[in-house]
Amino acid sequence: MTLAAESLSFHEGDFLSSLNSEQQRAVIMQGTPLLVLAGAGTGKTRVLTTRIAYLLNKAYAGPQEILAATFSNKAAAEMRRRTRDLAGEQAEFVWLGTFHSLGSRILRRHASLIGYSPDFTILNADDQLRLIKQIAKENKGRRIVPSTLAANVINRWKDRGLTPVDLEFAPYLYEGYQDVFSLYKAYDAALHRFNAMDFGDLLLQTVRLFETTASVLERFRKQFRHILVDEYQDTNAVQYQWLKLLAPTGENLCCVGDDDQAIYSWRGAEIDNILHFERDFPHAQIVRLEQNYRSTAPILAVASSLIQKNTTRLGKTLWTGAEGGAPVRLKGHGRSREEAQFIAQDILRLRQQGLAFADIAILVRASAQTREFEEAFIALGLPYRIVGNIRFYERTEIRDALAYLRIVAMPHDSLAFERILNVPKRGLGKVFLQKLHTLSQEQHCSLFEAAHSLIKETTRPSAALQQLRLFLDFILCWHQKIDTLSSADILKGLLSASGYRTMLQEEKTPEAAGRLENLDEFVRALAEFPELKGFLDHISLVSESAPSSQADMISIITLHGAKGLEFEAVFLCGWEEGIFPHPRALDEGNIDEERRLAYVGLTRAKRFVTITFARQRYLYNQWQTALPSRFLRELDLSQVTLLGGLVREEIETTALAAASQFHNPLS
DNA sequence: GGGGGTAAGTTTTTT
DNA sequence: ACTTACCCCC
Repeated sequence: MTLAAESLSFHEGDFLSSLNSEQQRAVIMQGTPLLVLAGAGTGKTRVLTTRIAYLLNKAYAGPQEILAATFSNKAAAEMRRRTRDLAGEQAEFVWLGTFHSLGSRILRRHASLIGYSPDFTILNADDQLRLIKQIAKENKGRRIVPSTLAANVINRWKDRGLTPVDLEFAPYLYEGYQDVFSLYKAYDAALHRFNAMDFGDLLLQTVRLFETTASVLERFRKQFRHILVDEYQDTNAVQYQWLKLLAPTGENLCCVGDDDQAIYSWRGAEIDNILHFERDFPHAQIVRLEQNYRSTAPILAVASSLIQKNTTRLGKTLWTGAEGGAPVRLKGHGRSREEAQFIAQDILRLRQQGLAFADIAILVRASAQTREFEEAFIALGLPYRIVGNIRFYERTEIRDALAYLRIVAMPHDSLAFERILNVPKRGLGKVFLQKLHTLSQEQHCSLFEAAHSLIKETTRPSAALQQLRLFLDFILCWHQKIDTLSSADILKGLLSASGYRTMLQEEKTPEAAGRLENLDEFVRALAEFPELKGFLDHISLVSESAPSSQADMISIITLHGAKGLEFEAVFLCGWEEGIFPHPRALDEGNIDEERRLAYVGLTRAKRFVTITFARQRYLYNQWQTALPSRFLRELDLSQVTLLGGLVREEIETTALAAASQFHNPLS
């Protein structure tokens, strides 16, 4: 045995021996489609990263032959970091990223094969909505559909892999949405005209590429000897097609997920992907990770009792080797303000037990619920943060600044052009813009080119044209500087020279001051990316939250936002009919998904769970009488302490009343 | 082109 | 109640 082999096997034993036997199976098993059902807190990321390291160390695959897809950039970064810890530098070369970033990487290479040029721009949700609105305006005459609704419907079609051509041949698929369908066609044409792809396209067009170009597909099939997928329960139909094309038999496919944590059906995720894995990939093996390393036994018992009420699930039961643990607590309140005050006081108590604020989270169903907690916390001087509030890169001023950067880096980026043409005011308003649009459509060119030809054609320049000429000169002037100046300097210069900064300074409102601060923050952030194009590429696929301080603060967060996180103590509030389960979800027949949401919430806690509800809640414009959530009735109450005079009957009877009220046409 | 008034909606959110 | 978006009029 050589020295290298010896050290290799030592290393391998090292990182395998710290796994439990099921985790080891999930790491080692090969040659068969593999589904790892990883319950909450069972070491899912650990299995994924160890599996990659194992494949590399055993030389089953080179780094470039491994494809690992995640959902969020955060998850991808975490996985990259931990893989590097296990496997060293070679981890850098693994094709690891979000589905979207992997898609864009593939498309940048082969875009010309499907009628795009490789420097296509990527539209975020904001750009997309603007474009759709604008097209809706041009196509008016038909019944007006709210653009947000239209964008939503179009995105769902894209999630399902349906191009306008597909829909054309299957009219039943757009039944009731004729207007949106015609808008979709126009939108799709516009995307091609602008050489732009929206987020959905990054997946959809990759699938199109694979389907239309056998040689490319063949190449990638050969290259990716191992494919790993994180959060498989959240994949949509296109992502499934994508995987099925790359791994038709699934022999080299390892999907990790938890059907009990599927909470994103409303944005196109198909829980059936995970439920039908065995049917989709014959001879599949399923490994269940059920040993939980996060929560106490009572918390797991309560979570299990609830999720068992779901009928369509693959089924698994979390257990823990750890003994003891406080019971889950349940507390009812009169008015919702009391609920917030109780939680605030209870946090003070937890502090005395040695918990930090950062160990504590309030989990809400909808962000509207956060306000009363803010008030209660401010009153007591408790530090808190609202997680995932407004994202930094979605703020108006940041989007504007980005548009300036984009138009200077890529003058033909028409959406950036349009966004800032009249910001600050240059007397080039909507009428003028309409003219440019018409021209760009006629000549199949960008707005920038349209603006150029408009200037050339006109002999007697109006005031508007004068302004336009200045604007174009401005763009070209800065365009020439992008290779010589740092991106931070470019942004600084752009904001001053364009008059954007002056515009905000003259506003003299507290808001405008905040925006100026945000812009300064943005300039500082940009210093990390000396080269402008590199930054723009990075930013198009990332939506970072506002730079959050590391300070010790209580987290107030939605149940959706909490997925993947863990806290010592968790408060689950607003467990009332009308709040949770949410009525809209009930309308859509999604009670099971609401229940999974409750399950996600419960399993975030390591040691303490407190569930609360209020009998009176101020909602919209008035005090509303609320009944305890039907989910309370589904909990294993033997593991629950009822606080403050709350009796079992109240939960049982009112929850029953709630359920019957909902189905009773007389009430 | 811009400002003001009205109407409508108000779950969850990543890429 | 409150925000936000859109439309119309100045």
